[in-house]
Amino acid sequence: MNYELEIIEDGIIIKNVKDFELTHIFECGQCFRWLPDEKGGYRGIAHGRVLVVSYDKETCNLFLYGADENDFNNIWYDYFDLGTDYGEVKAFLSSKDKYLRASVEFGNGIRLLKQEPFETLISFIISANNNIPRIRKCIENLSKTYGKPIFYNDNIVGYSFPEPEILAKCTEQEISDCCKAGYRCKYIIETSKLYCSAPINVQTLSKEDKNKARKTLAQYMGVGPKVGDCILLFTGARRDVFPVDVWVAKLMNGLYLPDISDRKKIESYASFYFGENAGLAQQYLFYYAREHFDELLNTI
DNA sequence: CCACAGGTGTGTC
DNA sequence: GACACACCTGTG
Repeated sequence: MNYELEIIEDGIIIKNVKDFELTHIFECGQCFRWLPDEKGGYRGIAHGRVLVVSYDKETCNLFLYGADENDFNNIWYDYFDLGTDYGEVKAFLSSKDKYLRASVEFGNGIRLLKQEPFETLISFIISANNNIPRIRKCIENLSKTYGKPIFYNDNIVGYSFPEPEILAKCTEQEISDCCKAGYRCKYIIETSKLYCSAPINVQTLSKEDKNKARKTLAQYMGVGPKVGDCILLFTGARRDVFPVDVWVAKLMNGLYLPDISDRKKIESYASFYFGENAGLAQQYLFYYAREHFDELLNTI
């Protein structure tokens, strides 16, 4: 897709961006380093940069503060998945059933971010059996201690996510002291070590057999079926996966599979039923369920 | 004090 | 393979 750009003093405007809503994108659970700022936008860190994003619903203008045209072309276009026609995907999913229709309507501005592999890997290892505020804290702590400072006008405005080589050299105690990720600290180090010799190749994961891709990711300590599918989905490697956590299992029980609690069976049913867009279906359903579980179950 | 949070590793059968 | 069971840590 081609977008008209306008360069402004402190950033760039992308014109006519459809199917885009900040809260839907940043609160649907796919990312941990984006927070609302004072002016109604969102501020986040990715690719070693601090970016402030705002969006005008009336004009469909997307504002990226702290980005230039090069960054847009090389980074943010892909990061915000601006090449995908969400109108098309949403029409397909809405036609499936009333639950998807309601969920797509509720989270109509969701976009799947294509996030950096190593950060996504470590972040979702931390997410296991954990709660969101603490996950965010762990990631921030890790970045503050082992990431690089990001400067704006000689002031430090944030810290990049650490490089695998740095984390691989840390002791468990060092990670534990700053990150407070508990027993997951060991996983962080082991996974970082392996990542240095065997990094994630998104291209490869996207092309090979789904189960082979899962097997590759499961080699990293702390990565099981759910975290593995999150990595496939949130790095943009593939969208035909359906990460099943407690919430998704609950909602699938309530809506589609009343008698099945086995997560593997839920996943295989969903990826069959939703096909190549199973991952997006999961996001719409998950977001609706997280915000209004009972309403989703009572959808007429 | 105890349950719980976006599961996973490990040890059994 | 299918199953319990423990597990850091902050919060209610």
